[in-house]
Amino acid sequence: MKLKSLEKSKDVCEITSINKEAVRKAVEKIPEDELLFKISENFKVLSDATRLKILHALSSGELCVCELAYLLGISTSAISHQLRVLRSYNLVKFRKQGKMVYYSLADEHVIEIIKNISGHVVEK
Amino acid sequence: MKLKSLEKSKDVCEITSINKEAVRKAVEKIPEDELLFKISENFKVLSDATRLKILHALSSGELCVCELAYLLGISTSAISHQLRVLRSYNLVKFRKQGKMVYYSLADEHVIEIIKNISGHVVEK
DNA sequence: TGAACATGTGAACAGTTGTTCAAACTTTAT
DNA sequence: ATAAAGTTTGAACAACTGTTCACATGTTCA
Repeated sequence: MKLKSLEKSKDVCEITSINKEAVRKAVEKIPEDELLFKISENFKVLSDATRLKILHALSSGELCVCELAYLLGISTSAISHQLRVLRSYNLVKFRKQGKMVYYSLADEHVIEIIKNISGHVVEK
Repeated sequence: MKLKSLEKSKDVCEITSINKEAVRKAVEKIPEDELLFKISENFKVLSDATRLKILHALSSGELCVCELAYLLGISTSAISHQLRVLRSYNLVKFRKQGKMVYYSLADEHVIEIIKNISGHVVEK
């Protein structure tokens, strides 16, 4: 069965079924675009398995790029790219010692967040 | 300056700079692949601005697809696709009433996680 | 100084993701 | 039965993401 194309199906919907008061309350709960964008970006950073592995590994103490590459079985280039991302979102910090660069967690907070999601996954 | 191609630069690295004990401790901290994959998937779901808006909106109480589309200024089709994703990760639940479908948060836990990240973003 | 090591970076490629569009249900009212 | 409203779905397309490859940079040590 075909559906006739409606010029403005949304307007019809607005008139009939929208609970204005509920919508007003809901709108209040939504953060402003800039904050929302930053939140989504931070979750995006945490949504990659390689980066999660790096963060977990660093939760045991600082490690150099070389060690991370070795223990994760990934090229140093790939690790470096990911560390760059983690750095730009203030999730890791680093210190140089000669030609080695040691990375560590910027903040224990992050591991807490990961544990929280982990809880949600498990309890499901 | 060109760099001669090395057959196994990683092996060289292993021998010279890897702190075996540090690596052993780090490996222990990394969750098994299956859990890690699930965690990353859940973060991925939370890394989209539209889905975050939906979750925040629902934190004020249940809303139908039509209301969500109206208050977010997005097509009902787009909302429906996103709700399907949120459903499949147990982030929202729904109840049908006639032709309307009302969605609500599956679990207050999720909003807590979002607030946590929000804290990290702001404090930076 | 130059060779080797540790790390960083840009370009390119394949794979993934979100939106749109058209069409299908499903339920309600006439 | 028919039509309209609310919601869902599949296909297609553009945009984005992670990895790889080749190369560049910086540091140490002989």
